[in-house]
Amino acid sequence: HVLLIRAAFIRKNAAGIYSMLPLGWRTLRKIEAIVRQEMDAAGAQEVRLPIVVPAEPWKQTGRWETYGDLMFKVTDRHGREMGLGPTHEEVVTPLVAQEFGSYRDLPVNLYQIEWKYRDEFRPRFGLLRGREFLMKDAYSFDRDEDGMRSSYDVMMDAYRTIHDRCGLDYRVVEADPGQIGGGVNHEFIAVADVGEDWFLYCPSCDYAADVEAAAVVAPDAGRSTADHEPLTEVDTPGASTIEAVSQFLGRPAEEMLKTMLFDAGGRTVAVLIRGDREVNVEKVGRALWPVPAELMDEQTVAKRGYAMGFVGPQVMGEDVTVLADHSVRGGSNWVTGANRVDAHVTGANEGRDFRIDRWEDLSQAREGDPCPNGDGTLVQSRGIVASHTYQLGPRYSKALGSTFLDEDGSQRHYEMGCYGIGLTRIVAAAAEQHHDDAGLMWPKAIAPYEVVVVPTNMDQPAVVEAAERIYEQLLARGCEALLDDRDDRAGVKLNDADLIGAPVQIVIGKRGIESGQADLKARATGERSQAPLGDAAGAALRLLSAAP
RNA sequence: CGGGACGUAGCGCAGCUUGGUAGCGCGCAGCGUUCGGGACGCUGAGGUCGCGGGUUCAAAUCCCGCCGUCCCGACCA
Repeated sequence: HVLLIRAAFIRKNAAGIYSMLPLGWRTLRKIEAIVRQEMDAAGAQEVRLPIVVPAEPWKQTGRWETYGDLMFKVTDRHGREMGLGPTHEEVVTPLVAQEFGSYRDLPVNLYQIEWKYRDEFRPRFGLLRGREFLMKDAYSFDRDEDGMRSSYDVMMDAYRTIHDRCGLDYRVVEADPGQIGGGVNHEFIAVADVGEDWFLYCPSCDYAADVEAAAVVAPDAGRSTADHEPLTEVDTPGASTIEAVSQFLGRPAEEMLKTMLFDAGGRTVAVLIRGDREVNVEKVGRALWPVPAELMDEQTVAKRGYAMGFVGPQVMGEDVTVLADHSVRGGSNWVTGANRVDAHVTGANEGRDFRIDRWEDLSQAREGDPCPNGDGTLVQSRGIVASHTYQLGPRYSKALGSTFLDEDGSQRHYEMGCYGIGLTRIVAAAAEQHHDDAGLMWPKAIAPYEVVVVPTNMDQPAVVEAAERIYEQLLARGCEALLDDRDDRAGVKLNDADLIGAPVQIVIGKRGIESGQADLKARATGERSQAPLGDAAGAALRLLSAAP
């Protein structure tokens, strides 16, 4: 981000809102061209949907509320509510229903490359999380689930090609569907230490998943014993956290049973998990779907008659649903809350002291967990989510009442998929992955210029003429070249060439004119070479084709 | 939304404690020297001190309000 500003690719206008300067715009346009080519090749058709959209369809799908303040909302002069599009399921679905009303028209895949607006509560790191960002969004419409899955696979292939062509080091991970909803979905995460998203991957197979979505299979079975101790209450003054109780009683966190209370549409849900584990609230939400689940705050806990920090499962009546994470399986003689402030119990046992209604995977995955696919051990890494694909099914077509006429004369809801690529994020991710202390090192496919020609002695006509000649030769051969004809001294221009990061530099100076040689440098490797002035353009192009 | 900090020239900052004629570096313009890895000298231009109100003979400085920006947090019983 710092380099993108220093190298004059972008300038900030407001929090999370940026102007694209000539260099940044060129890079963005090149990414756009790659995306457009691959989408077209995959059979998608480009459209342009409005940015300013009426509120009604958003209210129909419920997202006017669930998106909440994340959506920029405006009111027009007639008092009509509008929004700035953060994504376009609500716009494209009714449009498709209008235009493609027959099963004979399907499948259809429409995409656009357009600016998106999300009023992020905390914009960060420049282009990484902006409030205005360029996104390619595609929407597939199929007759049935098989069709949707095959449209999805076509998009996944196109996405791999796009991310490869942009020179990103990335992983395809199973992800959490978040606000958009739906089932199967994948993120394309560019590996980067500054990334906001953590993911886990298996070194011995191709499993990779977002930390929020990663499955946790049978995390260490716990310690089972047939020898059930009596249920005994002990005072634990002030010890309301697992850590504090563990310390107070001198028992490891693995022997604690953590009980968390959720509200699911008015009903109390108790979630049990082993003390050394964290609950993944997204998983709880999925387990209780479609009832919306929310972690109770302290007031709600108190209102329902429990003591925050000292909750145990012993007193849960029939009106409470008790979910248990697999980490609780096989455990016995638990230490858990006594349902009284400043007290816990020891020797709590399933069956005798409490019941469990359902077993679920509710645990937050972490490094060191076993791979769900085999015998590997998961490793954690972080990155930037460049793209996200979803199999939506009929979720939006149902909410919006969008149907087509099937062969048998019935009205059916479209099986949808949606596919997003953050183009501005790809700029940020590529800059993050390809730079050194001196500046940026763009992969040639998305570099603002492929070759920079630097005459170092602007007071020498022979130098300037040679540089211009080589520059013209490059242009004539279809190369995107930049001539640095500023009157600045050599050091400034060479450093700037490094900073903006074109893959190949040609340096022409007084000494070179005398010896008939041009100096070339490959930015990524730093490798320098020489070529006769007459062949400098050709040599640069050969260097370029060898560059990453 | 909660906590913290900041807002003075295009950029980065000092000055504010203890009120009294607006300062530094970089950049910019002119002249000269220098010039193949961020040169140097001299001269010069450039500021409603975020906005509004208050205290005072006098406010960048003290007080109140607002706006903007950045950082941390916003799920762990």
